[in-house]
Amino acid sequence: METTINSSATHFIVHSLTKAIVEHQLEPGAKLSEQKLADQFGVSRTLIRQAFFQLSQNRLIRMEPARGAFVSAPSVGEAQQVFAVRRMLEAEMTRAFVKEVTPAKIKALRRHIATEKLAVAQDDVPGRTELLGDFHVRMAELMGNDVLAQMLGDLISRCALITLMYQSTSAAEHSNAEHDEIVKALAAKDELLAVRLMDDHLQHVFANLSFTR
Amino acid sequence: METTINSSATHFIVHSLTKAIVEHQLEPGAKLSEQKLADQFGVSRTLIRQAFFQLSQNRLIRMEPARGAFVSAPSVGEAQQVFAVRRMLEAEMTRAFVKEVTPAKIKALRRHIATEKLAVAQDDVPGRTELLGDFHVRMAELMGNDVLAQMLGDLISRCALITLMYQSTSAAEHSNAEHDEIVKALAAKDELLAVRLMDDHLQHVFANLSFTR
DNA sequence: ATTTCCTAAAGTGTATACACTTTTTAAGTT
DNA sequence: AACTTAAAAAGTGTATACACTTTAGGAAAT
Repeated sequence: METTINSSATHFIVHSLTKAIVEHQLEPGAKLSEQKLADQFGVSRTLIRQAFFQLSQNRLIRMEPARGAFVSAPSVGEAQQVFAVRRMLEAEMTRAFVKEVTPAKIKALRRHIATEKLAVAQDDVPGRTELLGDFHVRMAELMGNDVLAQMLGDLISRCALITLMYQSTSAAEHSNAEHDEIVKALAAKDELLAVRLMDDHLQHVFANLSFTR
Repeated sequence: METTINSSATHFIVHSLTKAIVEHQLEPGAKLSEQKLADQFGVSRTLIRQAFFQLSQNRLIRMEPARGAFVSAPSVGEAQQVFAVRRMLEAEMTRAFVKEVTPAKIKALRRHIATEKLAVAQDDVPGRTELLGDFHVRMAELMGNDVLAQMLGDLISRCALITLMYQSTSAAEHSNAEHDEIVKALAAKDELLAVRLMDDHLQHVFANLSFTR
């Protein structure tokens, strides 16, 4: 994926923190102390701050003036909005994918789904979360649209945070199976079915969240 | 629009630079000197750098290690991708808009279009560029989806840069008229027509670019 | 005149210093 | 014991300092 390399030290920190947040090693709402992280990464606060500014733009953290940075705790409303955008974007992405589907692309997706299945079977929670999200990014990448891939990547990071916050029961197997069905429809070039399955899939993921807290 | 306030000094700089880039006061490819900008804004390089990191994530500038920051000069391929994503996102946005259209929302859009018309008539180039882009963001805002609005805002900033880079003839009036038609279709709750008009509109804007350099 | 190499200037990358704000702690008051 | 208030501690916001890299300029060599 095309990436702007900002002096990779900062990039590395952004990546590490993103992973930590998305994998729930850092709880939503948790305070991120600049000095602590600086010590941990063995750098000065300067670089931590640069990372913070990037993460805050992704909405993975929020910065409160003079108070510090906190891991985002997306509200129910925000969760709805993020999923609404994903549904919009991915419905059309699926439509476009069907129009330029090739055996190689299908093969790549199937390979990915196999990896997912493995992670699900092994109960590798962080691994499967990442892989289940990556399926969608992989589709974008296979279409050769880096802009789409990056955008979707950001959205899916937010979704991962949301999912881990509001998850009631893990529907990982279900998601894996749905991915499989989607790919079948893609392979069959059945646009309407593929789009419907994708939309259903995203709605299922959303419906599986419990907002009752 | 919901916004994360990062110590508004930086925010102000980001905003100013975004405007300058989108309005073509800074040419694509131009080098952005940290010290010069620091002097200009009356702050230290620290804040300029923070702004740079944010802008580089928007892809409005790119940072080359040890060489500095440059105003992005999107390639033809990138331009295509950005427009492809817009078409995906906005097709579905239009579809969703129709489903929850109200007289108030139509009124707001019509008001916006009137403002556009004025800017077009007065040949206010930066103003009309901004307003023509804002029409799309306004739609997102009226749907109450801040996530969508922000995302679209970023995409449209990139589009503004692209448009100004590759613009052959200004089709501002044409765009204004198309916005008008779209709103008519929205008001009539004609989903299919509205979506088609939106898609056509975006294709027209794209087709109007000249990539022959 | 063109190329190569070297040095000086300019510019970026990171750390540190310091002012200012928020938070914490603790003493004093009711 | 609960509530204020005051001072100290911790933390953020910005500027500056310094190391290192790139760029620019010019002298020497071809």
